[in-house]
Amino acid sequence: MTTTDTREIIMAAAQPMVQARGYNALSFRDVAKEVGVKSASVHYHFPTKGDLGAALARRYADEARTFLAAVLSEAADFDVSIQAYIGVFRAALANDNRMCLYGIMAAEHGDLPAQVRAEVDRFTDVNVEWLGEMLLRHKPKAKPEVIRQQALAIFAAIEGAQLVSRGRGDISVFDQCIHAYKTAGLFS
Amino acid sequence: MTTTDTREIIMAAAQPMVQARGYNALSFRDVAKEVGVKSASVHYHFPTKGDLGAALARRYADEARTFLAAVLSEAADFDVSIQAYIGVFRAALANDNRMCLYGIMAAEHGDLPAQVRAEVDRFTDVNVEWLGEMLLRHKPKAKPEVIRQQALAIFAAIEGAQLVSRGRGDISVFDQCIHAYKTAGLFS
DNA sequence: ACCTGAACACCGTTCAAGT
DNA sequence: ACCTGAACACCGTTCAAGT
Repeated sequence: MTTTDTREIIMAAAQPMVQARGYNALSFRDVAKEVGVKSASVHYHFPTKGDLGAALARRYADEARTFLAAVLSEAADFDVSIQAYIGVFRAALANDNRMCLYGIMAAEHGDLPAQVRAEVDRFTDVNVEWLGEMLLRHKPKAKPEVIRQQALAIFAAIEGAQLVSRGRGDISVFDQCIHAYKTAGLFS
Repeated sequence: MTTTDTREIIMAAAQPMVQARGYNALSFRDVAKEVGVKSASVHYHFPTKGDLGAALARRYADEARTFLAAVLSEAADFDVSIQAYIGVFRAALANDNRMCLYGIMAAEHGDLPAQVRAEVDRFTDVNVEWLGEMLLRHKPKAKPEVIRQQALAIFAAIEGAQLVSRGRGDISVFDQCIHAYKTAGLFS
């Protein structure tokens, strides 16, 4: 039995909208139209827009954690794992020039309800911790602060590549940035 | 005689609002309130929101070009120039966690009028060209494509550092990323 | 338990009317 | 030339009313 209650259908409709146009541009009436209910009905499941935004961000971070844990447990080598990681961000762009849900929400940070901000922070944590774990396996003798800083920098650099690539509407910009990061030695 | 016509006062009021909350969250009524006119009057100077957004982005790119040309003409060495460049992005964060006008607009790309998008692209060009020129002076024997790719990567990495730092509301995140970029050798 | 229509104060935009 | 009030269709949100 598949779980396809209205709540999930709403989230499934709303997430690509946010990744395409941002949290601010998300409209309860547009979501309702796609789901086939009235906007007041969306408010029954998600009382405020902040509730919907936070639910989307939370699920997004949870899914990222699950996916990354799987990559880690496969114990593939460092380069393969990093490549899988980068592939997730690339996939968003390949899907109609969409952006990582986190990236677009971080940009809108100043206009986000507090509950959404909290989930956005959680996504950063998930990513930086995973990258840190990967780096630690790669060079076990490195100092924890250095590892953490490099993990943060890798995350930021990839987000930036996605941002600029999206701004230009050209995915090859993303690829060029990643290649230059590698050449510079950011991933090693 | 200072030029302080209504058009410029409107832009001066609107720009920090966009850098704080994004283009989508910008409200003609809020701008009007701060300027001391009615929103219909803002429409007299900027017929549509796209006109105002494009004017802001255009001026922003022009000012960046002027500033960067000045840095270049001072013929300071590479490290000093890059440091000045990074300082501009840091200053936006230091100013109430605001974001580079370009960065926030690139994130909102999917919801931007075409005229605004065009100016956003221009900003990328200005930055990548300047960085390319700097890199070429730094290592004159490098191939043009490699230079251009590294310039693009530096721009993207700095935008990403700003994005993540803003998302966390902690400017030290920006500093840590920049430090890690330097350590990795992205700027050399 | 879930949905709806109607209302509220907001938004960008238009336009006839004022000075 | 510049500004305004009033109207339009949008928005998130609330709530009494339906099933």
